[in-house]
Amino acid sequence: MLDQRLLRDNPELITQQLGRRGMSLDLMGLQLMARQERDLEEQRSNLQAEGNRIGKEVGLKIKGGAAPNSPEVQELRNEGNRIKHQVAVLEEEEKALEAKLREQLLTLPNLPSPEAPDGRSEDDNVEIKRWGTPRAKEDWLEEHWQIAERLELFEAERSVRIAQSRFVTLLGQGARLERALINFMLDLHGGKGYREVLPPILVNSASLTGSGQLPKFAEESFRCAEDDLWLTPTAEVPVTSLHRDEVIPAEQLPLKYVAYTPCFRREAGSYGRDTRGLIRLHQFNKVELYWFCHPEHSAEAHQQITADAEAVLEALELPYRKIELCTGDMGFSASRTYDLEVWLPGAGAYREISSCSVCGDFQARRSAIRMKEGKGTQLVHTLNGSGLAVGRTMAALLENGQQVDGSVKLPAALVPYFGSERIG
RNA sequence: GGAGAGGUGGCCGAGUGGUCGAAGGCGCAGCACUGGAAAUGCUGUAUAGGGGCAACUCUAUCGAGGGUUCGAAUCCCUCCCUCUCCGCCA
Repeated sequence: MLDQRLLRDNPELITQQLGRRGMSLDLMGLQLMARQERDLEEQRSNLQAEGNRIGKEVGLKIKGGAAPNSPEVQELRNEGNRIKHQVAVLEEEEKALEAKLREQLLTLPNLPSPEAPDGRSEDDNVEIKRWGTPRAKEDWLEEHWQIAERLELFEAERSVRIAQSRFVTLLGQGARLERALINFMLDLHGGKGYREVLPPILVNSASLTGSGQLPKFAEESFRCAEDDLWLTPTAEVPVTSLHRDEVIPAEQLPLKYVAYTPCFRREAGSYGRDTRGLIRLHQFNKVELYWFCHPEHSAEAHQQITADAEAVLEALELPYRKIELCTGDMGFSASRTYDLEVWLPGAGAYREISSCSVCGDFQARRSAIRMKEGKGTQLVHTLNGSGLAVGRTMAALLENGQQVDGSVKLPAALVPYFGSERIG
């Protein structure tokens, strides 16, 4: 959420910065609302101060011997009642205005960082670097779902029977590889100071609002009809809420978490895209990195969290490229984002496998996560990065490791986890 | 799901209508004492919003919301949560 003070004092800045995302906004109405709200608050609290003064005076008079129903006390009571009614009116107005304002503010995305490159769509994203040598295209190379079907690593058709399309059942060595990857990633990050966390994957509306998924993207998540609970679309949601409404001592920062969770997404509007295989599913596994950090250190933290995600790809010997998202392609809560795209030789393309964002104080304000340093508090900064999407990592391993004999060779780092250097 | 108990500041805990944002203790910070430390003493130590260059000041908050009252942590109503026992259960 954006700062209300910024809205009151400098809405032009917001309009201009959100313009970089391709939005054109007129915030004059909202600014007026925010100013009215503050005026109401001032009037109301002045009245309340007067009411408090009268209340004390009545108490003193009665204690001093005045009869509770004497004219002078009665007059004060009447005055007190008058004020009470005025306050009630103002308060109602103020609350309504505040709710309306908040509702509107919650739908505005984060301001992009000044560093983020301007652009309208993914075509304007900026490639930062490439790592590894992409395997050359050869005719016999298969796509990951072809390999997985041939080696019976997953079951697509029968998963429709269990759930519906875009669900997959991993079997045998496929299931084992998924598990090996999760453990490998958790261990790798755990060894670098990340604290492992296994959170609830049903989350309430407040949690989804706190990280930015609600109210605007309700149609992207699965909801449990009878409860105020949703299936989490990413571990970012429960981990943000792990510290919701908290004040964290500055010396404890940064707090670095690594969380493995299944993730659930409706993938509304992606009909027909990536319908085969492990790329786009309603349920997938992800190992997520998450930082709560001091606002002054978030820029370097962003470099670090991205490097930590890259380290997984490098350990798995998977060629990738790092791109920076332009303002038009960035997510709702992000102020700056690097995507990591892994090379899929079967498909002959780079595909997103990690997204590493710094959100500034955007989520912290929604979730009321502050830090205390000396006197007073300030909002922390939050960062998140996939480290990595597990299903897509499996797809990449299958395509990059496929051999002429039909088997798949796994990178050395994974052998202790998988128990074999080869599938098939 | 049924029955009971309870929710007060970072923690413990007092407070049943008035000057209570709240005794006392613990913890923490500063100062004094000390060669240094411990012990001791003094001082300070919640959050949010508004005003002020600042010192400071106003408002709200004792689980949440509503009500009674000139005045509510305290009385009334509703809800939420936690704990214990029973039931169910991996």
